[in-house]
Amino acid sequence: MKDDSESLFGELFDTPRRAVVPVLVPMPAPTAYSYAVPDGLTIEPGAIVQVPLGPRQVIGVVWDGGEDTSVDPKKLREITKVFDCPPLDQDMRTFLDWVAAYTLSPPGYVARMALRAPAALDPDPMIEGLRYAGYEPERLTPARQKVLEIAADGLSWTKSGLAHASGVSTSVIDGLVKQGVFEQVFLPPPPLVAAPDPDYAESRLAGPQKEAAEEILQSLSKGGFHVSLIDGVTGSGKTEVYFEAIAETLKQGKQVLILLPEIALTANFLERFQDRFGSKPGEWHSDLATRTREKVWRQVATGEIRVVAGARSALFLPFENLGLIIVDEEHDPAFKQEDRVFYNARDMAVVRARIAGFPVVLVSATPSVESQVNCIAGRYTRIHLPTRFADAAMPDLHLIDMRRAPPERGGFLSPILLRSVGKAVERGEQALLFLNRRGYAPLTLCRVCGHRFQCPQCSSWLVEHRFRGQIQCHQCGYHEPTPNACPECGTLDHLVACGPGVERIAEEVEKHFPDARTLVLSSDIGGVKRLRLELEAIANGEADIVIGTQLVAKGHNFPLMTLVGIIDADIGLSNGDPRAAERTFQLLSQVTGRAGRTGRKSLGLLQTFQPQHPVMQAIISGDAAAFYEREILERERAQLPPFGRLVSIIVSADSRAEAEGHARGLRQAAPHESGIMILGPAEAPLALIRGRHRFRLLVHGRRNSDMQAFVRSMLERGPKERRSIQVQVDVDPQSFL
DNA sequence: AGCACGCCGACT
DNA sequence: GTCGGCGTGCTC
Repeated sequence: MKDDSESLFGELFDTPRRAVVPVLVPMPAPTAYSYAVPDGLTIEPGAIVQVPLGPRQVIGVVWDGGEDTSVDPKKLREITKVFDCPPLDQDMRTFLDWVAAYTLSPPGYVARMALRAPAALDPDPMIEGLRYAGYEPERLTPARQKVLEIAADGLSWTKSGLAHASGVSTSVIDGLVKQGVFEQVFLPPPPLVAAPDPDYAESRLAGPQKEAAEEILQSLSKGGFHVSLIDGVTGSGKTEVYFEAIAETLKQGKQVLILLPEIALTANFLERFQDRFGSKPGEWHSDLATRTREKVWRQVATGEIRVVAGARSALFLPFENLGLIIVDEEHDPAFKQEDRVFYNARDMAVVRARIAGFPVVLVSATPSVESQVNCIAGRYTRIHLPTRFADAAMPDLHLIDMRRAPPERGGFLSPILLRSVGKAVERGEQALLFLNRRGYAPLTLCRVCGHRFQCPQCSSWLVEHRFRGQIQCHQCGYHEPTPNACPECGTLDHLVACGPGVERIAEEVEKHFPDARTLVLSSDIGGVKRLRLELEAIANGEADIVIGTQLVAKGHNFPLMTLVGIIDADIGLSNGDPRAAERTFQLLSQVTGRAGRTGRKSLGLLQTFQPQHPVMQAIISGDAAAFYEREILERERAQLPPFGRLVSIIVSADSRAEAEGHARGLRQAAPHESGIMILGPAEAPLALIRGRHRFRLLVHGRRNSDMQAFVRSMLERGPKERRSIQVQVDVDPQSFL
């Protein structure tokens, strides 16, 4: 610490210049800020520091590069402190720089993602322990005798632990400490999770699984960067295969990261891991308790935690010696972050591995189109698992053409589907009816004047939720109690619900099967706890007919389910999203995969108005390869990813017309061949900013450098204009290697 | 991102 | 007379 007179002295006279280092601070500045290094301190790049920034103290990280001479030396402030934790290594810094450049995000924001556990930056306080020092006490009482017997092993004990084990009070120990019989030692805090044992359980792979595992192990043994894609249907043993890759990496003494979509980070997954490795992996996700989060961060940094299973943000943990990343459910859109720094953790995982020179394994039953393309192009190695484990057969899948087998008036379930549900229930088996639409009805209108209930904030339809007695906007969260009079013409009781949601399907099911036990699973009914209980009840056979939204598609297995009915398989095929077909294919594959894991004969029925649609044909034929091939050609024709690069810019605007004006401006500003397509507000993942809508403009071009230059020019407009346009960049990466 | 400063409308 | 809304600008 310098006192005032000394710094005054420093300004008046020409003292040796202080060392200055660049520091990334959690702020959207385009470059690092410069800070003075306090006298007598040496600071290396990667060091995590606390620095003054305006009126507050923030956490930053010392970056690479020389001194920035453009900054006025009088403005320089000193680093407040250096945290006692491992610095971010060169690979990590290269990675963070790369991500910032690629996603066009301020580097300080990207760095902040790696520093998400502030209090973890100082080491956990040591635990005080006692160790037998080898002396006899002056007077050996029976109580002291007992303590010495226990402590004679020379291991360290906590005071209370030793007292408890010896069956004496702590004051006995105090007496012994006073006499110097015990010496005080400081122990590091116990690890959060035990080290996984690669040989804990014998791998019990056979057939194609064994071959796949061997193929992966072979590429692992070659060392260096390499990407594999394990592609196999639900139940084909993908997890068991990549567990072998994890075991091998652990044997090499390196750490492993398993990335999972948040929703798949279940107790079930952790238990499977434990069955194989004898202990659970470290967990990392958004609702980790602060304290736990800090411990995990630190123990990952020091290398104590060997395996982390985490959501996308785990990719930015500062591993001490990372040697493998697994990305399970590789296709899942949850890997894409769409605020602040826009990134896809799957792609950035590949980048991190390339920089540090280790392998990545992508895993999915329904790989993303871009990963398929990367396999075809030879950048990734595809490992295909064609069959299910053991005797679990795939369900028999059929389309129900709704034009030929329409439901009865006022209903939504085809007689064919109803008959099958009836049979399943009679046999004492379970049926799952899937409809990806929450609530009772997606649209309500007045039969008298035709008024449609619309969200006053964002103009999408208000969805009726009978269970809650509300009409809700699924876009911005607006809701009001369900009215019984039309706000337009005032007529009472002439409001009519249009179209089905899961609640309405439940109503129809209960009418047809009054004696069956029916259960609705929807994300808006009850919390996580209730959901977990309900899933357990279903697994125990406590329901006959389950009606669910998207959340039944993920992760959970229903061993008694022998019938899956999909109510409106066409939902999502025509919403303007360039990934509509891909997403629908993935969703339908997942849902139909919920059936038929028991070895019993099982059935999947898909109600559709477009039985000839390529997605429907691909689902029933099981010919995923043909579907992907077609999808790739379609995108090539539209110049969409994976062949071009897609950047979407979110603009705030009062109306679609204003958004179109911005789009015209962009089109003129774009110096290269590009297309601009407006999605929104109904389609964009929007939130309302002060009464303005957010529109997403999809801009696509073939050349990475053009896109980057274009987006930079957008971002470099003056602060005034930037505020009115509110540009946010969303990079959907393709040729990122 | 935070945070302060500064400028105009409704209130103890 | 002040409190507090948010528009604007700055942080090494």
